[in-house]
Amino acid sequence: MRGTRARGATADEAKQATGEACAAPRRTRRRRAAVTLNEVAAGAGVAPITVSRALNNPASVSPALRSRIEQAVEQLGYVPNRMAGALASARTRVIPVIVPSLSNVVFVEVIEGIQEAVEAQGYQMLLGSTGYDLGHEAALAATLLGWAPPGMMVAGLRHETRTATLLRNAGIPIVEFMETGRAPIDMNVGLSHVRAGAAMAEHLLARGYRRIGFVGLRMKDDYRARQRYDGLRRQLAGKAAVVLFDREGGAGQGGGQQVGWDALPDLLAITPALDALFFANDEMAVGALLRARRDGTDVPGRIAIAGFNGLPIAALTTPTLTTIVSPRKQIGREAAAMLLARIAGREPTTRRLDVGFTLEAGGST
Amino acid sequence: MRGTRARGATADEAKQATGEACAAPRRTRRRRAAVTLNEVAAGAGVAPITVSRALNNPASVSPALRSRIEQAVEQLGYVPNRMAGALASARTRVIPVIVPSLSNVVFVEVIEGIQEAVEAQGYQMLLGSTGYDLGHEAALAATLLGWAPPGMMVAGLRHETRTATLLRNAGIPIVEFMETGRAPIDMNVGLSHVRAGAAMAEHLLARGYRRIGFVGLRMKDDYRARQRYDGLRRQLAGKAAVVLFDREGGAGQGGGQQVGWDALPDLLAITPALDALFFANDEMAVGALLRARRDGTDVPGRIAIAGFNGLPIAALTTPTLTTIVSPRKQIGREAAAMLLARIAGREPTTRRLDVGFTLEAGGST
DNA sequence: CTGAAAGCGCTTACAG
DNA sequence: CTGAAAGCGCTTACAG
Repeated sequence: MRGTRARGATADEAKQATGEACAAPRRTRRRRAAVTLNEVAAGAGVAPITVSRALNNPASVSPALRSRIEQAVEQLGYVPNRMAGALASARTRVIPVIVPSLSNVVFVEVIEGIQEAVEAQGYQMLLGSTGYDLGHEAALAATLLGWAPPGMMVAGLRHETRTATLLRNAGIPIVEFMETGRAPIDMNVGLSHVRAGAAMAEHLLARGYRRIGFVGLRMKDDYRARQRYDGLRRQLAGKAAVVLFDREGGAGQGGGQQVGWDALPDLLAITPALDALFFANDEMAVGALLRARRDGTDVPGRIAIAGFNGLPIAALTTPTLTTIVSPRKQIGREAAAMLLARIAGREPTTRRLDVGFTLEAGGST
Repeated sequence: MRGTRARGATADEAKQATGEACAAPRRTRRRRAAVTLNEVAAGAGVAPITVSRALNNPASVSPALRSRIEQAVEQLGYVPNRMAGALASARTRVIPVIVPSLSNVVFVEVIEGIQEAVEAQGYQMLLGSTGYDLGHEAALAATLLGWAPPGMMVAGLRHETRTATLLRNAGIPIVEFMETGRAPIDMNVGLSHVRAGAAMAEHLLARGYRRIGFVGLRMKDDYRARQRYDGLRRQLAGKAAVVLFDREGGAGQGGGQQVGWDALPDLLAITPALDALFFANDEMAVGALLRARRDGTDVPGRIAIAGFNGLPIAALTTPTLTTIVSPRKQIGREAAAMLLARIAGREPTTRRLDVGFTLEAGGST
């Protein structure tokens, strides 16, 4: 019933929009912002559904109508209303991605991998950043689900219970990316940060270091750094002394460098017996390396320095920085591939992928 | 008419969803994905519109009903469908932001500034990256406008004609951020890259350099770097020799460092008379500085090195790097503030803001 | 290949 | 403070 009435009204409107004289008062509730599909249909002299088909599945419309419709679209400057389409079809081409921070290059690289893969399939990425706050993460997940996405990606395997419940009950494929370890909500791509820490322990032991410090930045928030520390500590148990330093400060892009710069002389003064420092990330390690360079501190003679992530700059310092390379862009691409497969109704090769890591031994250890 | 029918149907559905026995066959077209506002209304024993009010403007509903509704929302796990809300109200809380790249920390910092400001007002940022391709930018702008956003932000003042037309005709506030210079579509926040280049010219002249090279990376795409070069060249005219080097490669995060690292020995070998190099950004300059350190090249004795952006690492190298600091986070915040003011129907203090820059003279020149 | 009808899940505008 | 009606701009499901 409403269909009939509504169509009558919109047909009139379409005539107005396409320029036909019409003195009937407008019945719309508010200002008309944009050209609609009905107006295009009127312009092309076809039914709205035909315009819809011509746009979404051109092959299903005869060439003659198709070209008339394309012309009307062009002439009227029609831009489809995504909200209406999404509401009617119960489908969106938007994939939300939740990360803890954009200040950390690591997440940005994963995001780039995701974006490339997702855009190639005609999807759009909706980015949310939690600021390492799991409460904020929960709120963000709820809001983003309101966009009825076909799938969702979230960094990490640790969430508040309500977040996990919400995502599990959303009935869409979910990928948790960054680390492996515990059971995922649905799918998982990442690497074992515990094993990465253990690998660094083995490396430092092999090079003869026995009094080792781990330097973290706001470890309370960064549980992946805690996992690396755990791996280091367990692997060194009984073979070398380990001490944890948890530093503050250094917000924003490149902030970690300043923290490493400040930390080096502090730690050497307080615990002069240290012979090696494993920094939670390369930024901090590079900051320490630059500080050693300025102060004339011998690396690795006085103190060995290692980092984590495998940023390009690790290969450019003197000495080069020992680090663990994580395949970040690959994580993004694989995570997106898994999700897109499931969205398309296919089963991905695997639902849990460990992308591994590589220890690059440099001159700094 | 339709309203009556539809409401009859949905009332039945609501009863089913809330658990009342009902054998009538479902009339819906497809699977029911989520709890709807109608179901919450039925659960709380009120009209749907009252639920809508309780959610969007709690003060307009009596405390008694409000708490009954809140309880129903909680119990049913209701998540509002943003698409339906947006379609009905012709308003979205999503603000699209278009940048050329996420690999460049500079854009990421601007984005962070935007996100903070925008989230504080209850808006969500929808991020699009063009890969420095203005054709892609046009497509992205069109798609994003389909979400009927209340405003939009785009990096840069240069776009294809169709992009500018599309944005101008969208009837929403637009902020172009990053550089100042030409007339904006609507509002503009940034700094003059031409003047920044000229400022560096003055600095290098004052320090006695007379044979100066500008090193860019894919200058064809990076017109802001070209503006800095133009400013440098014009300011040096008649006072010093200038030469432009346009390098390739170095994609992705930190890629610029490798380019600077590779460039330094090349340039010194080919044009040994050079006495100063102004790199298009700090990443490249740091790469060159690290190369000089490894090769034992004296900076600034043999060659002076300067960068642009004012990244934190510029203060940590030995010697410290001369650079131009751009207030990136401020650009993001100011741009967002302007846009939000206009969205709220207020007039911002100004529609065109030059945030300026600061030249930090370091030991590298 | 084309179309008339119905509906997606909300909010606006009008009443009371 | 609360509600019945109508509509936002599309797509699905059913016909022909």
